[in-house]
Amino acid sequence: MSQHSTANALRRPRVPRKTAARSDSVGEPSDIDTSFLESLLGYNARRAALAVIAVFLRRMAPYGVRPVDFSVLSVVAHNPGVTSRQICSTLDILPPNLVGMVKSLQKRGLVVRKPHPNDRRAQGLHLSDAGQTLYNEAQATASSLERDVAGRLTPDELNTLIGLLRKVYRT
Amino acid sequence: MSQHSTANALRRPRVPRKTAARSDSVGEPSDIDTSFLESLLGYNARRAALAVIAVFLRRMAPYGVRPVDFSVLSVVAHNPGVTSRQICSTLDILPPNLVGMVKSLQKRGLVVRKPHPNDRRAQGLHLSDAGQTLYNEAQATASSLERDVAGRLTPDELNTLIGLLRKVYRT
DNA sequence: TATTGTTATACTCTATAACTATA
DNA sequence: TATAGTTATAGAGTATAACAATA
Repeated sequence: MSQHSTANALRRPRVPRKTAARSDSVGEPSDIDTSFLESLLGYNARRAALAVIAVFLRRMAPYGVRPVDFSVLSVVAHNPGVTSRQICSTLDILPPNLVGMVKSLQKRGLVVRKPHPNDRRAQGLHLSDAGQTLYNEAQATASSLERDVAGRLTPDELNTLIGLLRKVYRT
Repeated sequence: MSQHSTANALRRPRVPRKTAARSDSVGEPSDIDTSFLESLLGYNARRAALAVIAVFLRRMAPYGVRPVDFSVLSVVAHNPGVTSRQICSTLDILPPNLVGMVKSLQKRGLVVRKPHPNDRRAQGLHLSDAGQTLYNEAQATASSLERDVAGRLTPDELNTLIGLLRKVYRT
């Protein structure tokens, strides 16, 4: 298992590293032509996603949650009793890859499991008090982070952008 | 080295797998509340990027190029003689991770290296005739792919979306 | 001394197969 | 027979350190 284990809910699992390979040299103002790539939705969506995630990693480091951890906590917070299987299909996570995450959140005392009322195979996930406290702060941070990330975007533009992105990936 | 090696420029390096963990069960129309996550730019940008990349992988499989391979080929195509170092800083790829890609493209006969005119440490990258032919087709596929991906988006909406995404990640 | 390209390697992320216990 | 959760593991993606050749 590559996940760390600690009882301290505020300890972060790993240091967020520098996001990517920035130029080591001083000059080189990048007179490289990337106009075709910049005309593609996929290229721009990926670059934008990575840029937002980089900010997310820095701002969420104090809470010790990566983007995927936050997504899981958010689903649990807003859907108490949700099962692992439901989280997987909602967030497009493969079941074997969720096991370690839930285990880690459990060890940190953020998440608790309760027997499922109807199905003895399943277990409902809930936030502990500590988990709820941490999630409340993390969610507030995530909200305020939006303004930083969308720096040169007006609120209207941000709404437009999110609406268009949803149109792309939603069936 | 985990990269494959083949002399056939049209052979694909690997099969594009199913994109993610869809529900195996029949029902479960996902009445899970994800409204907060869906209010976040990062979440939507990542989901959209993954959706586009999934289509890209399928459509580009005949050419044997992943998104990163296509990006490298595109930069070389539009900037003949570009160095590895320039590609790295342009595409945010770490130098050690580019080595294998260039090696692979070279083995497939798509890319050739020529001595740099001014700097004997560096080597300029160029497309071979086969590389140019393959890239022309791949670029045309990438362009036509845009319409598929942005299915329910009007051309104006697509332009708006790309413009807003650029605002997010561009310094 | 700094940079280009490189090797080796470690860590993280994503994916598949196969198992158990329940349904 | 099918599903929930799990284990083990393979493969791909991303990161750092350190080196030789050249600037």
